[in-house]
Amino acid sequence: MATSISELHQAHAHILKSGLIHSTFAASRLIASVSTNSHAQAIPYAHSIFSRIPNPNSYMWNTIIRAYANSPTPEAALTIFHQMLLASALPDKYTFTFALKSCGSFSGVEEGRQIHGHVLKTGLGDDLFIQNTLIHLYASCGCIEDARHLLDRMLERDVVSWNALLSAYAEKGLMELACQLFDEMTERNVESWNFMISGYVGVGLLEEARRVFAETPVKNVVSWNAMITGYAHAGRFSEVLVLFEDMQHAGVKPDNCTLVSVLSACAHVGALSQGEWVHAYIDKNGISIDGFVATALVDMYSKCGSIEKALEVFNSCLRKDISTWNSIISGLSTHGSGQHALQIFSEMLVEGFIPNEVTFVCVLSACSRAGLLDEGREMFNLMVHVHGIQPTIEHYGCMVDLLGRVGLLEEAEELVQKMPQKEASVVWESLLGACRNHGNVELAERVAQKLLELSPQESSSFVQLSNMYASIGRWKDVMEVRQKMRAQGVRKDPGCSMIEVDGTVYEFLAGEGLVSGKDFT
DNA sequence: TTAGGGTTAG
Repeated sequence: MATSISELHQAHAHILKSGLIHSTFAASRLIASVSTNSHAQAIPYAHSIFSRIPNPNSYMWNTIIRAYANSPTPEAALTIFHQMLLASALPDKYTFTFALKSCGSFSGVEEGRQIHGHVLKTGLGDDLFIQNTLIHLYASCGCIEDARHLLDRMLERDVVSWNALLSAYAEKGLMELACQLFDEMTERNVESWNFMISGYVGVGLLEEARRVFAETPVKNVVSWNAMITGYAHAGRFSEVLVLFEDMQHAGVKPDNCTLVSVLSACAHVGALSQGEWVHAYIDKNGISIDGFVATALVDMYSKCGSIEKALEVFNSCLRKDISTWNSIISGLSTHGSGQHALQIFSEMLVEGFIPNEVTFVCVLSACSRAGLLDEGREMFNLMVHVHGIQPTIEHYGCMVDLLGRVGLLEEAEELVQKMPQKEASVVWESLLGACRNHGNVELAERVAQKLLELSPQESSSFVQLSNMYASIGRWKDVMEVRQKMRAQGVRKDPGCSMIEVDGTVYEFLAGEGLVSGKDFT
């Protein structure tokens, strides 16, 4: 449903004014339509309406429990479920289904077992929907015997019963079990095939996934998406674009999920005209630009060099989410507009969006690239002390970069020492680069020593150190480092890059010239 | 009602 939250506010106001809030039907409809709205505030809003209704009926209880079961905080569904029992309202088969679904979502087997007991006492133990949900709950929590036992003892099974188990296997990457079950299944539908595809994709067996995909008798958009996102996650972007073409030839209409993956692939290979084609497709087919699509479009335009178009998409989008903001901040940052990135960040706070870890990676990286020292420190403090976000390696990395860039090398070194050292090598490396830029040989040697302890097989620290010696003419040290590298069997992989020219994507290996060119027009 | 495919980060 595309209804905006403000339209729902209006509907609510109308219902209050006209006294309709006392009508069970109107109130139910309102709660139901609010709780299926995708806006982040929709569920708390539906909940607040719900809590003002004196004697909610089961339908209302169920609606609110379902809303929480499908939300990012599924535990809340159980709180409501318990309130329902305390209020002496009678749970029905729907209530149990939603409550059990929520247990599955947060891996609450113990809670699930209690509800299962309750189901049996209520005499609903043979309900198909409840049993299917129980199978999925047990299987996804790793209680495979319980799940299998339920499935085997069901009086009437349907394809969802099999899929409930199959999907849990696939989700957990238990592909041998999934295969056995798939062969054993007495009925399959397109979803069964899709679970097999996404299961193989999830464990990185793309060729297996491709084989199942080829055998899938009737493919739907999810089948294609599973395969396309598989290639996208594996970084095989040119194959994403080829598959997208095949999909259109097969007459399957892409949806938001498809387009997001395809745009992401365009962004990675710099395929601007392909990306523009997707954008035009979205407009022409009236596909709604939700937060995901907007994020992917903004990212595609900024990675393909068109920050103006990225800003245009961003500004005209009405359904931004936190990722959309992150993506424009990151885009502005890579385009060297650090101040603009920070300005957008403040606007984001004013509009009431809560920044996450990624936001601060983008923001800190913008400060670092632009050399905004005071702002960077301020943002780091804001993140830790106001937003309570524990800094990760990426955040430390940006700060070390920033401090290193402006020449505060000792302060940067102190910061790296505060990090969990297991993860610190990338950051030490960045500090090593800063030492090189500022010609601080003494610190560089200390850092390189640290790096060789942490990851002796990593070529980049050797390379950086040798480059550094080379830049100040210490050729004997250069030779020594190179010899040590050879002695330890460390080799440097060549870099690779891709570029689109007139609709053809070319791939280059460093030092090797053109490897391949593919035509996408 | 139950099983499912998506973006942003040196």
